Amino acid sequence: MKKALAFTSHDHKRCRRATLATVEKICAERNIRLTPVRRNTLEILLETHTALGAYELLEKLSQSGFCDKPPVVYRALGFLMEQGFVHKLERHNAFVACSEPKKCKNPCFLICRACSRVAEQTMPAAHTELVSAANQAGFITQNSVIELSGLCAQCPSDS
Amino acid sequence: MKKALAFTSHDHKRCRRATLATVEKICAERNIRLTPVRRNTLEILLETHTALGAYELLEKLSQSGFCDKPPVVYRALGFLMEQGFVHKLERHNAFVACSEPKKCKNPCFLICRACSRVAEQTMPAAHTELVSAANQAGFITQNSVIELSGLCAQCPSDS
DNA sequence: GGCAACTATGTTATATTGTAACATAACGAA
DNA sequence: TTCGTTATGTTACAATATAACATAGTTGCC
Repeated sequence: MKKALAFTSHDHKRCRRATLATVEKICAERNIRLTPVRRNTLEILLETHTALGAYELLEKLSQSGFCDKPPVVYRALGFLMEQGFVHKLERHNAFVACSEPKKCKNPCFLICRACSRVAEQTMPAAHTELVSAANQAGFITQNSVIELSGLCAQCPSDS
Repeated sequence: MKKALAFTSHDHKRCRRATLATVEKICAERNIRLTPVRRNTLEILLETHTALGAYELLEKLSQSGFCDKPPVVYRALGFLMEQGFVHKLERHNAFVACSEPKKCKNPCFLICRACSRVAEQTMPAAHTELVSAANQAGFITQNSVIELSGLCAQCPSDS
């Protein structure tokens, strides 16, 4: 498993642009509309590899001239989540841009308590292990929430 | 992995009593107090292998004569969670009694969409796999939220 | 272009979930 | 028994999320 992108220094402007381009391509393919609010919401989330609360997002959106009412942001988030462009961290009631739209499958989230950065990792082996263990207990898994909290490599272990 | 208790028919009265007895024993050992609200909260959650929202719980508590105010239930839940007697399902903002207080470690939750029952399983192999995969990505896991949604063995797969 | 159907956004209001802060009461050790 | 600690009652409010309906924009069809 290579180091998580979110936790390593990288050309983030490029990273953002690339993700946005992928999303645009997918929207074209699916014949769905990345309208201004939706696009702006995604762009805000793409600014950093951290998660934002809906109301933080809403404030930033209103600074960009959009209507400052909860349904605005929740609708945009609804769309983006439905399409898999954004994920919700259930533990934190916060939203994070998908770092690999298109490839993203059964994502696990690694959430650094010190720097708040969130890495999205697909861990196929672990996921399979989990699902098959559940299956042996007589359970058919349809959906998984996997959120690990801890410390990323860049944060000192006493923080 | 044997079938999850919550999903199989069993002597539930006995199951409840046993869990409560274990909790009482642990409280004695730890020298902490299972006061009436706390005990009642736990008993309500032990009635079924399902999760309840804080306000549902609060209503039941008030039916038992406790003060009908949010802090009452949140404080009881806070205590019970701190001690590991109750867990929160983050995905559902709901609370479920721990089915194996004492043995409980890194629990995963299997949540049936059809019947709402919740099984708590420790899946050591899967958990280790997950933590070590995260570790290879440069991440030190301190805490995990693992919640699988799907169908239990007793519920028809078209439900 | 004009119209109908559909999709998206604006807006008001309210539901749901969770805490802060301080007053009162119960408990437990000296 | 009295003092410090722990727990509960109570008021008020913060944070998160949705319902419902009005308005506007977009698309396809004629």
